This record gives sequence, C-alpha cells and structure tokens, in this order.
Amino acid sequence: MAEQVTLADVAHWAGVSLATASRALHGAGGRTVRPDLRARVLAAAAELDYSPNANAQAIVRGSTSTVGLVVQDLGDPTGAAVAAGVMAAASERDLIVTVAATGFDPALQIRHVEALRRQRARAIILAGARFADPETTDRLADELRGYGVGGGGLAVIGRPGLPAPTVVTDDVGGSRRLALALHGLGYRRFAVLTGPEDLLTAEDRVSGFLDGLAAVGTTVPDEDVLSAAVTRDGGYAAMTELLDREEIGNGTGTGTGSDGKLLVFAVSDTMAVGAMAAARDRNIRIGPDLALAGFGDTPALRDVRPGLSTVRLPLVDLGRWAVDLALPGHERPGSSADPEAPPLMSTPADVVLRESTPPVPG
Amino acid sequence: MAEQVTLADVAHWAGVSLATASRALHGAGGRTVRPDLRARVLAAAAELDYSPNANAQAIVRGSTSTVGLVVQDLGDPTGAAVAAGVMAAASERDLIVTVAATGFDPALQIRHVEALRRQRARAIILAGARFADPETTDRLADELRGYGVGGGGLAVIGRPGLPAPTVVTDDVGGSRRLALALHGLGYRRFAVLTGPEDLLTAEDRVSGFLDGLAAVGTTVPDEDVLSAAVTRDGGYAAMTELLDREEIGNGTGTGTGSDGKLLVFAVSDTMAVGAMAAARDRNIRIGPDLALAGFGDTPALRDVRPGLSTVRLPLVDLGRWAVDLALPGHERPGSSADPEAPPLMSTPADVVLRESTPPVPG
DNA sequence: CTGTTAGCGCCTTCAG
DNA sequence: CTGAAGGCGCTAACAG
Repeated sequence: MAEQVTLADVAHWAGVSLATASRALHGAGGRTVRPDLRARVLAAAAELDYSPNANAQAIVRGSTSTVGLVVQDLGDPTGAAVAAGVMAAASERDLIVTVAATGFDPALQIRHVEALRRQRARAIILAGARFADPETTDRLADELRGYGVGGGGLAVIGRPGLPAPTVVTDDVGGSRRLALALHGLGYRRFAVLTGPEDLLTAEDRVSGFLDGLAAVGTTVPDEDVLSAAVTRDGGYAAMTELLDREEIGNGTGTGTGSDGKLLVFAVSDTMAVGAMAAARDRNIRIGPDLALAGFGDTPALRDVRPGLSTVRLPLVDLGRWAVDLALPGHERPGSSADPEAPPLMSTPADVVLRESTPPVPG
Repeated sequence: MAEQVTLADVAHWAGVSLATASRALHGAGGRTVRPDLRARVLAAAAELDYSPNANAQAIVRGSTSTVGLVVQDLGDPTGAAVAAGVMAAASERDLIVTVAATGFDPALQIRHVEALRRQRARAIILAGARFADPETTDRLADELRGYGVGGGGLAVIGRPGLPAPTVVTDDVGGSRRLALALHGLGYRRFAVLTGPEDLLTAEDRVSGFLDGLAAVGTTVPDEDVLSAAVTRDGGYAAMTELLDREEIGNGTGTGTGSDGKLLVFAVSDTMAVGAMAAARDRNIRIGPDLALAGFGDTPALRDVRPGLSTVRLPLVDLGRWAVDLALPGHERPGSSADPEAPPLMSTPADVVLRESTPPVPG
C-alpha cells in the first residue's frame, strides 16, 4: 500500500522545517518566508506530488470548507434545481457541496444532518420535506440546534418552524392564488393530487388551494383529494385512479362530467407530469378535455407540452439565498440573534397560467 | 462562541478514561466494555449532545466515508440521473456523496479532483466531460494518478483513456446504430447539433453518427453540423440557427426541402429538448414536419411528447457501476492491477425509436 | 476489562 | 525570518 506524502516529507525534502514548509505552502498573513526557501518548498511539494490533508487542516482550524445539502430526491428536477443554486453560491465562496438525498424518509434526514455535523460542515442547508410526526421533528430540531451551537451555518428551505434561518416558500398563499385564478378562468370542478398526508409542504399546498376555493364558494369532495408519492410515478398512479372513476370528456373538446370540465391540481410539477402521462395514455387531452395545474414551475419542466399552469417558485434562487442565509457576510453567526426566533426570508410564489388550463368557455 | 464538546468531555463527565469512552461509543470488535460503564458513557454523550469529529477520525483511520462525484451539471437531467445512481450505491455502503459540478470548465474539473483528494475521499467518480486539450488532460491524469497511489478508489464514466477504471459508454457505436436505424426508416437528409468541438463525448457521437451514415452512402454537409453548448438552451439556439436557413415543410405533413424530410440529431437528449422547443416556437411539428433524435434516453425526459428517439444509456446504472468499480469488494485496490491498463466495463447503448422519427412514407 | 501513552498530519504560538 | 514544541480530537497499541 502506497504511503501518503505528508508535509514532513516535503519539509525534509526541501531541507527546511515543518513550520516553514507550512507557511510557504499556504502562505497565510503575507509572505513571511524567504523567496528562495519558499521556492524550494514549492518545488519539493510538486516533486513529491504532495496533497495537503484537509482533515488535518480541519481539525486544527476547527472548520471545513464544505456545505452540506440535504434534499429529498436529486432525480427530481425540483431538487436538482435547488441543488444547482446551492452549488453555484457555494462555488462563489470556494466551498464544496455535499449532497444527500433522504428519499422522503424522515429518519434518513436526521441521519444526514448528524453526519454533516460530525464532518463539521461549514453549513447545512435543509431543503423541503418537513414531516408532521412530532417526534422526528423534535429530533431534527435538536440535531439542528446542536449543530448551530457548534458554530455551523444553517438554513432551511420551505416551511418555517425549525430552529434555523429559513427561506420561506409561500406554499399556502401560492396555492390559494392559484385556486382563485383558476376559478376566475371558469373552473368549478376540482380534484387534488397530493403527497403522503404527513408531508407538511404538500399539506400546505392542499389547504391553501382548498381555502382559495372556499373563498369563492367552491368545495372539493374528500374522495377527490388523492394522495400518492410526490414523484412522477406517484402522479401517474393517482391520476390513473382518479380517471378510473371520473367521467372525462374525450374528444368533444368541451369536457363533460357532472358539472363542467374537471381541473386537477397536483401539488408538485413532478407529479403533474406523471398525471399528464396518465391522461395521455388514456387519450385524454390535457387542456381541451381536462385541465391540470402543478406547483413549482420547475425549470426543467417548462418545455412540457401543453405548457403546465403552476405556481412559480424561484427554485435556483432558493438555493442561493439559503447559502446566503446560512453563511452571512463575515459575522459570527449565532452570537447575535435568538436561535429560537431565526430570521426568515420570504420569497415570491406567483401564479403562471399556461395551456394546460385554458379558460372555460361560456 | 460556543465550544465543541469533545470526547474528553464525555469521558470526564462519565468518569472514565478517554479510551473507554471511545470504545463504548463506537464499540468496535465486540463489546469489550462493561455494560454499566458503557451506559454511563452513552448517557454522558447524550447529555452533552456530543458529536464525534469525523475529521479527527479520518485522520487517524486514514480514510473517510465520503465518495466524491464530479459531474458536468446537476441541473441537467442526465447528470442528475447519474448522481442518483451513485448516491444509491453509496448509500448501500453507508457512504456520503459529495457532488461537484464543473460546468464544462476543464480547469474546474481538476480543481474538484484536487479538493476531493485533499479530503481523502474514499473514492472519486468522474462522470463525462472529457476534453480534447492535451494539457488539461495530462494534468487531470496526473491528479488522478496521485489520488490513486494514495489508495483512493477511482472510476470514470464515459470515454476510456484516463488512468482509471472506466465504465465505458459506447458513444460511437450507439450513434452509429442510430444512424443506420434512421436510414432504415427512410431518412436521407441529416443535420447534427453538437457541443463545443473539444468535448470528446460529443465528438464521438458525431463521428459515430457520420460513420454510420457513410456506411450507407449518405453524407452530411459540414455546415449542417452546428455546435453549441450541450444544454437545453444550446440546443434551442443551434436549432434556431439551423431553422433560419433550412427549408422545412410546415403543416404539409410530408416535409419538403431539397431532398425529403430533414432529420436532426442532437448529441444529447437535453439539447434535443431545446431543439424541440425551438421548432415548436416556429410552428414546425416534430414528427410530421421535421424529425429529431437525441442521445441518452434520460429518464426525466421520457415523458416529452412527441416521444424522442434516442440511444439508451443506462444512466442510473452507470452511476451504480462506477462506484462498484471504484470500490471493489474488500480487496485493496491498486495493488494488483496495472494502473495504466485499468479495467473497463462496457455498457449497452441501444437505439430506441419513438414518435419523433416516424418512418418516411414511400 | 480499563487506563495510559503514543501518535495521525497539520498549524501556530514561542523562542531563537 | 526560521525552527522547536505543543496541541487539535481521536484511535490503537500497550501495559496494568
């Protein structure tokens, strides 16, 4: 087994002391090392193909240069967009990003935060996926708190309520506005495709949507709120189930059913795309026969046709802002603010209407 | 600034020695610590909210539990799919994944490998993005070699040629077969949307495609091979440029132009989707008016309509296999094999024909 | 079984 | 400006 080259080797090879080698290499605080020695050290390092041990540096410096991102699913375009934002912002600060996917498992979420904490990550960004279960939430909050007192930067994207600075997404308001806009278009009959019922973000979007409808005197029967995994396949499955029992006009261009054209609201664009595929597989045209809306305006999904009406979340910026929040300027975090009343940053959530929800004639 | 709790604190609080505390906590090699002491240590750790310093562990163990993935762009569904595979495989081995995006910058690629090497990552997976520039390639090879002798696991996804085990994608063969299949469908007029000319993977796909066509006596004029960024927007731009000067039937359903319907081959599905959007914006129907094919069969893009003809790469599995290759069983890597003749693993690349390339009538 | 003692690779006072 | 020495947090031989 090949041995690693250490700083001592370099120093020895260059004929200087360990300290000098160290100074020459990462030359902190002005060039306080004689040029010729410095050159010798550099040459030695190059010759020996020296690679400084970041772990050793971390242990003595007390901090690393990695920021950890915990996301639900990188395969999902939504998660990927947030990750892209985080990575861009991190890269500007010369930080490395560690990504972990929880796959909707709350326990995994906690484990990943633990791991990041152990690595002494400079910051942790927790994206989405809050669960209703109070026990795991408490565990998570504890872990976050522990990490915070350790001096790590922290930010959460999504729903407020965790002891950390949060980039708040207006899930409730956005869905509510969507409902109103859709009602304004003439829709009166609705169904909802949501996630598992303990997924708070999905829950918020559903309640916002139903609230908005209620405000204009419309309700959605309970059995028309279907839950499934918040994935493309979940959307497909839920839509299939819905289609199995609803009456949808196919080919008339007007829509039928008991009371006008049905509008299906999927709580995420990803689910909506799955739903779209399910409809297509039954020769039901999205737009003319059945209307569909999603949530997120995921960039990678903007090319879907017909264009998907949705609520625009600045996904990439969410990632950027989260690292801004987690790693503020050069101040020491955690010293000034009350950790129990962390800063919140609100973000827009505007309705975007496209062809998947054409105005209802008449 | 809050102090971190160390193992010494825990040991002290529990009234035991450092060594005992260590043993009790990560209890390696059978329970060799008295239950009551063990309990006291655990209690102390919990009470103090102790979080072991992974860096310190790494430095003494000589190895970490992170695998680094270097990919072009996580925002691109292709990169995301590979990442998903890597993360799944890593998770099975209890490893954490660090993801870095190079954004098509060869220098960044090297910097990321350097960083991973410094962190003493357990393995490095380099996905795609090989450049023609010999200097950066050499630098990269050096870095990889240095990392390899340090005992790190290593795997490359894509084109062989780097001093590392490689999961080889059959870009040349796949494109070639695609060309033949398309010719078999009746197409005789082609254009190609490729990446920057120093991007080897793109280059391979183009040459495979042209080769295939040449084998059946068809050629593509140089000016009909357009290059742009290998992104959705790059595809859009290149297609727009192409459309500005080609004659495409629009609405006749038969296609026109000088010699039958044009088929556009984009070297990646992502580009193809952009190209599709460009065509749509000009009311040119993909399928009836103009045919389009991509490469990769990116899972997230399978719902695109009309279905995109492409060459299927097992993207997610590519990621999985790469970690298998980088972290073989329990053998010591690097001791047996010749590093200059690293193992190669071939993968399928089958043609998938969908609606975007209907058979040409007549 | 438990405690003491070396390091691991590096940075950083502290004297020269 | 340079070198020697101490310590970061932890594990792994060693003794007891």
